[in-house]
Amino acid sequence: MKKRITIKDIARELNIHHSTVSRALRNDPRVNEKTRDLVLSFAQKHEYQINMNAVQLRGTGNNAIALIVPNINHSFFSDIVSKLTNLAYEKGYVISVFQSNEKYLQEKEIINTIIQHNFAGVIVSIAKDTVNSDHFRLLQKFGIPVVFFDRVCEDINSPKVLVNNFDITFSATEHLINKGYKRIAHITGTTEINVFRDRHRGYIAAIQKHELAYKNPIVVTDEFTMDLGKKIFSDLVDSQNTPDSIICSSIHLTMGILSETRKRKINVPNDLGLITFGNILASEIIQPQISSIEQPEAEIAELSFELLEKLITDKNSLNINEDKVVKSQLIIRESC
Amino acid sequence: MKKRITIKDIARELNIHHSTVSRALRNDPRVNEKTRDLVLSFAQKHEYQINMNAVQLRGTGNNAIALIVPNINHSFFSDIVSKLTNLAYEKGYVISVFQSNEKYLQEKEIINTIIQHNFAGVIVSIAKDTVNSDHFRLLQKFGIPVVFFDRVCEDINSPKVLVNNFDITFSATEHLINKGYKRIAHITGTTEINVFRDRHRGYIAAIQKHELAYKNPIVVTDEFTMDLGKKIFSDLVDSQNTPDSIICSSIHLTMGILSETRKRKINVPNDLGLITFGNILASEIIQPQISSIEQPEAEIAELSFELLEKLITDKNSLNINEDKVVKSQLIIRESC
DNA sequence: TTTATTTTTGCACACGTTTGTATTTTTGAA
DNA sequence: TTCAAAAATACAAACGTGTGCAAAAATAAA
Repeated sequence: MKKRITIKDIARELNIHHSTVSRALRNDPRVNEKTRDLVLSFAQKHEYQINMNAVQLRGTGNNAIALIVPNINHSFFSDIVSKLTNLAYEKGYVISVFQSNEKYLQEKEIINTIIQHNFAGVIVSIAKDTVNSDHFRLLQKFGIPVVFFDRVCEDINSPKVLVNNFDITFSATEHLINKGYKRIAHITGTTEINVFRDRHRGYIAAIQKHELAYKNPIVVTDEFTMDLGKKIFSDLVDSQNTPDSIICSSIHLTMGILSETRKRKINVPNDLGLITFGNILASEIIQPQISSIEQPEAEIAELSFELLEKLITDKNSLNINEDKVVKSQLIIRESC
Repeated sequence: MKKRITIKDIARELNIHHSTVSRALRNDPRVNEKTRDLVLSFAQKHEYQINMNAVQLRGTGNNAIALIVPNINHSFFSDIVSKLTNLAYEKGYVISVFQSNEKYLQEKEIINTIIQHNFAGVIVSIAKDTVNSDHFRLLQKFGIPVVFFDRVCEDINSPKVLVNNFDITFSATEHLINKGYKRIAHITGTTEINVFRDRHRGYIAAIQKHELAYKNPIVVTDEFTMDLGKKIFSDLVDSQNTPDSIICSSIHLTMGILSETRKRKINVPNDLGLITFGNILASEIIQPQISSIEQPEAEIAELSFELLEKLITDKNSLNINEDKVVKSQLIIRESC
């Protein structure tokens, strides 16, 4: 391993001052063309690479963005991580990805790490566990801008990119009602989180508008797994409160439900109507094809990045507070 | 936004030297208990956060790991990214994720960024595009250890975590043969990459062992999308060389194939046997259930991280060169 | 007390850049 | 030539930490 070459090394070899080398490398017009060429060719020949730690310590040019998501291996988030990584990279930023694993405590630790590493900004979708937003306020105290997407903290003055969960759930519920379903269940996450609360409200609003007598069961779960989907559905079927249709907040849960309908010979859509949130990779292949509410991942990623970049460059635009709402799409297939 | 507090600020307030503060914060035994407590409580009260840029510039304690994958939104990789992120975080490392988008050029740029940011180590699965490994050698020149997983550079002296692609494809092919399939096609990626080459060889080896007369079509594609899967399969069916079974290297391609079998009323497994690489989330639900070769993502992540950590801490163990081979699993379901 | 020993703290420099200012060199006009 | 203006370069300080070494303070031994 060879020692890393620095601008001082270059300066010494070329018998000039290192400040001149620094300027030459950044194409500062104040340095003579001949010396600049000299420096550049020398640098290239010796594989000079700037030390960003020094640059960032100096305070100039911080190009690191932190991205916090509850789970990376979840198609909604992995899509967004992927898109954001590309967007940021194109603009010269480096993205570090953190995973809260849905835990508030981990989220807090991550925030500390982010402050310590002097990230230029943060894009985050919060953990299900998170009710307190002091840690994000701490971030702001340190001058690090935050953009929230999808799952957001509501009691904080920071830009947010939201999905039209109320409206779309209202529409989805109404669609089921119009199709003749009368006993509509809703399986979703904790109402502490805006996403699930909004869906919940949209669902309730539609139910109330159509004055359905059925006492609709709402199942709140804090884990989204296939196995749990099976269990929840079994319990529903075995109860005296069996629904004739379900709006489900998670693909994984929906998979469990489907698997269970197969086992119990329950016909979808005749015995059970089904609408799920999320984009199923296999949606074309699963039969019946599942109606779903597709999330606009690309748009979310673009908007979030755009907002954050604005905050990073114009620190004074930090008072952006109008929430951006992007539209998800209800795609009716064969399951209802 | 308040100014960030530094050890010098603390020192000034407490009328001691900043070096003492530095030691106190890191529990150096050389500092008096009373002063340490004083420093610690002051630091906590004023929300002191260490500046890692300074630490890293100083040369001590670099805790940043870079992870390069071709695509994050690909369940195989997103699983590994997720697992690695957690593993690394537990051990006090920060993970930055980069996406080569299967492009050699982007991979090269990423390497430069990694050098410039002084990452402690790199874990990488290379782009389909990548044939040259000079950029990884450059990394090594700068003393940054690299661990390859799955898709690796073979002409470089660095630890690699591989999957038993030859064996498993051999088994899969033989399984199809034993089931009576005689016209087995293989759809896979470029043989420039070890993963696909090994699968290719395993497939050929099984074919040759059983002396199948059929001139088996091998389709090499450089993109793995559902649409392409449809097209490739259509072309195969419409050719005079129609296979009676397929081993496919990508879930997405397999989805396309399945979709096309539905449209053409081709019965799986009777008219077409099918085995795919990768873990299908919906495998329980899709009918027929698809036989698949499941990838040991967790094991890959753990092994890769373990190797890298060893390299980071014991720079002299850099001559580890024995490749680790982990086993994927052939799960026979209903599609063959 | 005095001296030796141990514990604790301070000093100064280093890490690799950037940048305002001062200094030198070059250029052009008188 | 001489002098002013412009161009090019050098100087020095700063960013926040960590560390070897010296100095000081506290403790123990004589």
